[in-house]
Amino acid sequence: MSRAETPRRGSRPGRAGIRDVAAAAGVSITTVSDALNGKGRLPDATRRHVREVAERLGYRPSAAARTLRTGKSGLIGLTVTTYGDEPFTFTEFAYFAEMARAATSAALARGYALVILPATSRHDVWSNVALDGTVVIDPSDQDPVVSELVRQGLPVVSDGRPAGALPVTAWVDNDHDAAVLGILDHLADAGARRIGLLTGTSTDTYTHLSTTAYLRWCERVGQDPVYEAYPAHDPCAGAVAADRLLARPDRPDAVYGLFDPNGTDLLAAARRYGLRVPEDLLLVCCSESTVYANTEPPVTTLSLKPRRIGTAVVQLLIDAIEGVDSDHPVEQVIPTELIVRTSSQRRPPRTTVSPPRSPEGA
Amino acid sequence: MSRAETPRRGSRPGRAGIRDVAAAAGVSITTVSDALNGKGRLPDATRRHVREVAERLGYRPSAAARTLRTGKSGLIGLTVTTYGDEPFTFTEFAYFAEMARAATSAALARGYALVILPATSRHDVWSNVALDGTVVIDPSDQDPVVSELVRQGLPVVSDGRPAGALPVTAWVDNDHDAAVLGILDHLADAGARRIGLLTGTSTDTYTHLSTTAYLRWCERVGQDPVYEAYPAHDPCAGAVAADRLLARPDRPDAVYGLFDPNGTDLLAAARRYGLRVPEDLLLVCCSESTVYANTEPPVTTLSLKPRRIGTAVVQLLIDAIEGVDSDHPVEQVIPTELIVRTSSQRRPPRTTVSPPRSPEGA
DNA sequence: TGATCATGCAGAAACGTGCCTGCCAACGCG
DNA sequence: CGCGTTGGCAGGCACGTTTCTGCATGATCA
Repeated sequence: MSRAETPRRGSRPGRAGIRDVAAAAGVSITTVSDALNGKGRLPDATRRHVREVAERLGYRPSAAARTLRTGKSGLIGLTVTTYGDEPFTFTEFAYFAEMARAATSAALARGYALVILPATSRHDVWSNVALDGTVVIDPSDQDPVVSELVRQGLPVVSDGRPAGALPVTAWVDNDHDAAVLGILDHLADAGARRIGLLTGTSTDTYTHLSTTAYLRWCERVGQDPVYEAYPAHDPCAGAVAADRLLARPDRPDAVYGLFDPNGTDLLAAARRYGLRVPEDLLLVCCSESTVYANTEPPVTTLSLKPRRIGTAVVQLLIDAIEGVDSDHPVEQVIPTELIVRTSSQRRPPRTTVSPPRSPEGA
Repeated sequence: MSRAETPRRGSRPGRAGIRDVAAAAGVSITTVSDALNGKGRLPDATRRHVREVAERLGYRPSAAARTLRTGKSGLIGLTVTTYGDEPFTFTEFAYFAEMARAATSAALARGYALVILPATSRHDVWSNVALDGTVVIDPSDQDPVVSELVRQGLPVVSDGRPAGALPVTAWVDNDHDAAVLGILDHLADAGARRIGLLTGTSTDTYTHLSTTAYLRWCERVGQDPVYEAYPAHDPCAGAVAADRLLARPDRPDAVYGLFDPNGTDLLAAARRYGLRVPEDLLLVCCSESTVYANTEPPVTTLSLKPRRIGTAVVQLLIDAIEGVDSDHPVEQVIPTELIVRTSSQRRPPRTTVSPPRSPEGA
């Protein structure tokens, strides 16, 4: 009874709790909670009064307490693959940045926030953050993090179709097979006789699917495969591999590069060997960067539409979190977009004067 | 008494609580907590036993409960400026990506995780996540988010020196003034007679400091300022502004561009006007992108060292969170680095054959 | 007029930890 | 033998919410 008016012994001066609001407003804790959360049955007068008092005291509900009580934190993990001690690799740079940007937007629009977490992390970081679900980018075959998450009953949505029997809740991916075939046909239409590939040595599904699609296409049209593979996480190795590809005796007259920097690397290598693009060498690379609109010459790129992927992944995840019987399928395939520029057209409309920058993207 | 063996009525099957561990190990909750956290005075046998049981049950402590109890969440906010409804702008792309990458690494190394939050957000997202502190990028003059955070007693460290009397805990920044003066001197040394500036219309400190440094330099050497300003968040406006700058009657013979895409934009504009780089036009731009090593010609860039900034910001913030009487100053100035390439050298070593890619960065 | 019911609110039990307090046994020592 | 001391553990409160339950009060109705 004597404690009724004591000003909360342990309370820091800066933070007002729900009790302080209740006391100041002359109501109970329940009433404050109901008034602020729009629940219960209260007359508008009480609701307004409580809101005013809360505002005056600068009351902010404790996220930790709310999370503990409700079981929902409003946090979504974004798992990025790591090479060495740095999170996310160089080659996925623009892709990842765009994808993360879209995912952040989509999450915020639905009241969630994104937490960046590395795939290969010590347990203490993972267990220190309360997640409602997780987005994983390109999970490996038997990803232990994914297994652990689903064991805890958390929904997991992956960017990139899961390899093996990885039990993800849903996934989003491009149709890499169709994309590669489309590019190879495009180059063949432009007059390519021997198409080379610049690919990676890692075992992720993107690299794997793209490479096998290339090999199948070669077999179908009866061309000997001409490709160089390099560790895609090493920025310098790409330049070396591009050089090697153009130094081969069976030099290709067209090249598709799977990774973002391949375009500039191949352009530089072509200059070293005196090859004109597109006259002597047709060029396409997979990139989200806008610099290829202004290179000399502009380079045809394949966009994987990372913004659409980031948005879709987050929507699927939040649907799963909130138990929405999603009308989206649990497997979503996002179409790619081939942005055709001078580097892959034998007869470009104009060779010296490039047209004013076009407003691409969406 | 009869409840002693009941398997926790409300417990979901997938999650074991500390009570379950205590019951399975035949000890009390306190003993489990102490054993797992290395506190209290327990014989090693008990400690090992508890750890084994916890491992067997797959016990993961509830982050929410721990946060509520300890008052520390292990989460750091990363506030990004927003233009429109998308977080972080195009122009800061590579800079932000690098900086965020380094910040993520530094935070994880000390057991913290990063939460991406937009500066202009509805309150509900901010109050739904328990933060131990926040990193803000380029806060505006009277940033309401920063004020609110410091009012709650949370440490705030800013990337970019705070404008006005913004009460941040610490800040990290480059010496933009010295950087701009260094570039202008570098261009003048290379033979530039009239140096132009491509700048922005926004009021952040980076744009402001750089522009005033340019104007002061012009006044000192007696050159009329020649500059174009454009809204830096619009990727197309940069190309237009670059074109305008080279179309002026008092066309500059050297240009410094403050933003990342300015290099390619200026190269494209120079080609349109038949200007050779560096013979007719010297070029420098501020960028973290590696594409400028392989453009034709390679472009001299100013690096703001975002990785060092991201690391420093997080270190300062965590020091403040953990109450370390930091031996770092609360204001840290990171040196910039001018990466000199062909575009700013009148007599380049070789004009047609570019040297093999150098392993820059670090 | 007494029974029924909607309305407006308060009490109190969780949520799962961390940690302060305290009990019991064993031990050393004068 | 009595007493302080230390090791080994258990009880229980508190963190700040949400929410279930329930008690009044006035209005409605047979």
